[in-house]
Amino acid sequence: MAYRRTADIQARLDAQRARLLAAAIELVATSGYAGCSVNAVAARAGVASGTVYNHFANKSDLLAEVFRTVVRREVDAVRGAATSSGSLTQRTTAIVETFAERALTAPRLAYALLAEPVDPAVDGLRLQFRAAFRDIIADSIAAGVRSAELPPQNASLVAAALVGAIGEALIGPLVGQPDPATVPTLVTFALRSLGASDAAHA
Amino acid sequence: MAYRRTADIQARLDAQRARLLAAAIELVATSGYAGCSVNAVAARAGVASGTVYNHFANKSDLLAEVFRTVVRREVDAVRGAATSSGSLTQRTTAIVETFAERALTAPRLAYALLAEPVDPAVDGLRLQFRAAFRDIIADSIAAGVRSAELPPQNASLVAAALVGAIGEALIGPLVGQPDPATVPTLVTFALRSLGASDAAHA
DNA sequence: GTCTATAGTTCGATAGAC
DNA sequence: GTCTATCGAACTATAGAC
Repeated sequence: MAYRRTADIQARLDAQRARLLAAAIELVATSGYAGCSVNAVAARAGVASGTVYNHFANKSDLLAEVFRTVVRREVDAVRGAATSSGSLTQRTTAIVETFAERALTAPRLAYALLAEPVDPAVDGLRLQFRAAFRDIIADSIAAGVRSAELPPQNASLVAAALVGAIGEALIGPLVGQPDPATVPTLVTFALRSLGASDAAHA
Repeated sequence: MAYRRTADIQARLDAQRARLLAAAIELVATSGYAGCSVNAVAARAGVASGTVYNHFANKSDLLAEVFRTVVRREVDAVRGAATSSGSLTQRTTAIVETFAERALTAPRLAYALLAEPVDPAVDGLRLQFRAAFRDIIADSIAAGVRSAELPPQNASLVAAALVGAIGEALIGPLVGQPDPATVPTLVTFALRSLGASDAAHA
């Protein structure tokens, strides 16, 4: 064979793919999916539009990769908060604060992840990533039930409710001017909803 | 003018449009958006597929009309529950039960409304209809705060959280085998989350 | 209803790597 | 010399304006 994909070439290809992905993420974070045209991504990454198709099958595939990449960060951050040591109240507070503060710090991007209408192929990923958050929170709730910090409850169902609650509540603040008390309100909401004994004083 | 749209003709057109809409709703309720192809809708309504485009600009437009029609029923039902007389606890219980029981009675349709990936044009309607539910619930919460049944809180933000919570929590039960305690669990969740004084005993 | 603009995708030509 | 990544213009489809 006359041409073989050497390690050097592969590294260059990988780097280019990463540049395209980073460019797409920046565009979504700035102006949502509407600003993330194939041409704009290519231009920002410094390549021709056709080159995008050497790395991604089509635009949906590119957007899906953007989505997965960004969501993975968020899931990891929330997992870190959920597995920190401390009481159920401390863990829950950390989870909600982590999720909400990160979203409010990058509101345009968070809106794209949580709610912005998008290609069904990408929309389907929302279901998966919400399930990931749910499972993390369900573990924390189950631990709280075992330690009697919480009354018995269906941890998975309640965790799904919490994920939906935080996500939906943030949509308004993400698109408009957020009430400065948004995060504390959500923490209180979460603690109360679980039946944590000290929720009323939060 | 050689052709005038008489009242008779108009009535026939309206009836045909209604039949198409009903057919589309039945198909979505049975097999989701995937089963709601233009051909299937036309066949079920007993017309040629081209006729569909006499009444709807395109498939997105048809689906949007399906969505609006079905959601309007649900919003009306929840509004009825929210404006019934009674305590904050009774109202909240009625709201959650109405929403959840109706969803669990027609699970495939509810899943299509709440979560199924779909054309962005239709997806955008989800934002609108969740805002409608939010406003209804926010009114109920605000009344509860005024009557001191609830502690002071941002009614709109908390209402959005509740809408998200119930919607997201239902997705699992809608696609799988629901825990029989799903609805009571969600009622308890809702009452606790608002800080209702008797939530712990629910 | 037609026309125009825009955006996703394709494809032949080119240049550079093996 | 052969192969492949890249380019960028052309194609196609769709949406919005007049």
